[in-house]
Amino acid sequence: MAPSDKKLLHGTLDTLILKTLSHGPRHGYAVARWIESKTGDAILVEEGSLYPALYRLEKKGLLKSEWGISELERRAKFYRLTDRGATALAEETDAWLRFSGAVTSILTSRP
Amino acid sequence: MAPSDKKLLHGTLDTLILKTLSHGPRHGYAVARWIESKTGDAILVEEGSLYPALYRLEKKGLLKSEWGISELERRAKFYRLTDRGATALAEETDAWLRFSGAVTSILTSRP
DNA sequence: TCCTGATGCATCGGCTGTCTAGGTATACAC
DNA sequence: GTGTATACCTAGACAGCCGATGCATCAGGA
Repeated sequence: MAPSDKKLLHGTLDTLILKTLSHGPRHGYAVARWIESKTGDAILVEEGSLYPALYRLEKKGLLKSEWGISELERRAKFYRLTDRGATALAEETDAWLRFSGAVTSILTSRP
Repeated sequence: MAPSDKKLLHGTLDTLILKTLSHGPRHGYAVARWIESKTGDAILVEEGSLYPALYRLEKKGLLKSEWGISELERRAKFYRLTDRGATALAEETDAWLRFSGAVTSILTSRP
């Protein structure tokens, strides 16, 4: 495998987080692990990307947070989707499908 | 349509340019118009993104440029893919398909 | 006992890519 | 002459991501 086999997020992290939380509230660390496991590590979620994204989304009113206790009895901040977050998720999913479809269609086209 | 219907490139511009040039040499302006027309304007290529990208790719040795005359008899800089550019295109296309597939699979999954 | 690794939060600096906005110049139609 | 399309380029700003680092707790192994 090439040494530059980066797992870039390309601006999709916010949408992926919203989608993850649409399955129910989770704490930040669990969100990252869930995304990675669901993609078979095709996507890596660095903590330096994750926490700013969560903060960003909460600031926009798409998430709400609450301190609680994780499954492993540790202090953790749980996030849940707001109504506005659900709306944003639908819109962004739609935009992603159109965009990625367009890119894939070009990249896989034969001369 | 939402007013914030941005056509973001999400880091795919370099790959799209390489792909465009794999069909044969073109000048910059034509590359942008080709991408836009192929996607039915789902993707917009701003000139402030285009020219820095072309410069970037040439600096990396993935493109070679040469001044010439466009179909409309105007001075234009023509770009062609180098061998390294073709290799990079193959790698980046592969990376894109894996990445976008992973994202799409998450976003379209049902709880 | 000490050390490592996993869990869980957070921030900082720097880089890269994109956009906005401007500029230059030529050709052609009106 | 004036506008429109073609064709190039750059500067400035900003957002998102990454790497590094820091804090704290707990389990398990050497």
